[in-house]
Amino acid sequence: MENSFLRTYVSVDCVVFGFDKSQLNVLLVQRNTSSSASKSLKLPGSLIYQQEDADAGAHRVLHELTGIKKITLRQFKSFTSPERMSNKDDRAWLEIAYHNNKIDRLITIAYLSLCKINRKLNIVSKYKTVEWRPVSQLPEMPFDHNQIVAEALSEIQNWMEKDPAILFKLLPLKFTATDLRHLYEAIYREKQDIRNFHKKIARMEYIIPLEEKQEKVSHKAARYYKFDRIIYNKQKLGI
Amino acid sequence: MENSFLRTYVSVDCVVFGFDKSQLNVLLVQRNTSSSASKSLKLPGSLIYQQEDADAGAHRVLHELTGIKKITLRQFKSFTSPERMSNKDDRAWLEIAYHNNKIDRLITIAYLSLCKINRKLNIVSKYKTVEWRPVSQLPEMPFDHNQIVAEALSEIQNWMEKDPAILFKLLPLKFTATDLRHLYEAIYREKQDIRNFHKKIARMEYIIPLEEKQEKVSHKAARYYKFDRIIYNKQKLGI
DNA sequence: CCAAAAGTGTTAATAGTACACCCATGC
DNA sequence: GCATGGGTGTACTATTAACACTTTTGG
Repeated sequence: MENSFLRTYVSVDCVVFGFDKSQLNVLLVQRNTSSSASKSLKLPGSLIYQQEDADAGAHRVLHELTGIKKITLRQFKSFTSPERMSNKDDRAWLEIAYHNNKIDRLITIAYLSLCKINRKLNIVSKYKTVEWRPVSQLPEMPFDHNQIVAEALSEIQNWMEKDPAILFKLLPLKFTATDLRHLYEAIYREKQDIRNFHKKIARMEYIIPLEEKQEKVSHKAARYYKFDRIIYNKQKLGI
Repeated sequence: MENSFLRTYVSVDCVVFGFDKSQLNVLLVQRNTSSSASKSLKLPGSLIYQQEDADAGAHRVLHELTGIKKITLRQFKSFTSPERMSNKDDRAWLEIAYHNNKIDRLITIAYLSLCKINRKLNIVSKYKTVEWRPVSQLPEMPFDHNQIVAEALSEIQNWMEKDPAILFKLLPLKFTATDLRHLYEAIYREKQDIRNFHKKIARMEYIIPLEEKQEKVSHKAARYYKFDRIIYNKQKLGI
């Protein structure tokens, strides 16, 4: 083997989005560092096992965190720069975390996933905490995790165009038109006209208006809607 | 290091499309096998070097093949299944090609690229030949290269929606409306209405009709068009 | 004159965009 | 009764889709 060829470790890192009122949030974990220090929050991830592929690794990481077995996820990019582990603290943490003498190089395959934000999460033993952070107020994270989140934010738009149903992974079973609109606005980062948005919802036959309305709000009560996957799948096949 | 974590090699493989009359073609290389044997054609690729990232590796591979230094490319997916090197011949070839005793696992990062099909190509020393094959008549290839091409074919549609200018990387400097339409049809795998397509071209201000026409054709001579990148870039920024 | 491919226009349906006022509720 | 957010309609524009005949050229 020529020395100039790369021999390395491969990890998966997961950008899990949640949605709360009007903002996208990312699920971060606190790594166990001896140093009380900075950059203790990071994306959940793991080296991948010998016998699994990257998809399986990402499923494993997310299953541990959320308890969901068949969570929706999407591989979106590999991050391979030799510079991504240039930080000394990051390298030191890696060696401890993985009981390894030395890792020459680490590339990661980044995944995007979605989770209802008030879902109860497991605190996986290897992390101190698991917490949601709004995308507008992310801490400085180790490796290139900030860049990974930034690219995930643009990737989620592509995903939505391919499969609008993913929106409803971020909303409760019953949601108002305003909830849905705020989610659109968060993903596309631009205001939507309220009236036009109602028309758009009306055109989507898989968004079913319910009789149920908000209660105990100090203004006109908003109607609830639900997502109907059966109608959605029929339409998708129909095209 | 726990044994269950993956330690592996990382390669890049490039799906280079070319366009000829009415079909997409893929650039394949012939690997040097001692066995005269089957599956000698494969995607051009390489393990990546220690000091380069995957993008740089893909650029290197494509520069060697095409001579183009700043070739347009797009990372589109990683292929990581442990099964992808399950074939014994493939493993044997790897060990020879890379003077390596044993490769436990090999993942690859797949790239998409585009090249005018009549461009003169280098025969890189490590390959016997370099040749274009229509996507409809691909040979059985080693590893998961057939699957990689299949996914590249669907990815090129996404790319085009993001950046229609890539079409013109596949056409000569001067092309007819019919050339362009056939390219669309090859990428989207569906016929385009001729009249509607002319209207579409007319709306795109960066496709400039020329005075020049076909010569010596035994039917009405078609007008040539050219792509104007300056207008294209202006429009793209303008939105 | 004929074969072969180029080129051209209209209509209808749909989707997008811009825009301002009244409605229901709790306090 | 007032503050708060919910909900509605119209007119204009752009885009898409369906569809058939005439033109030019070489042989």
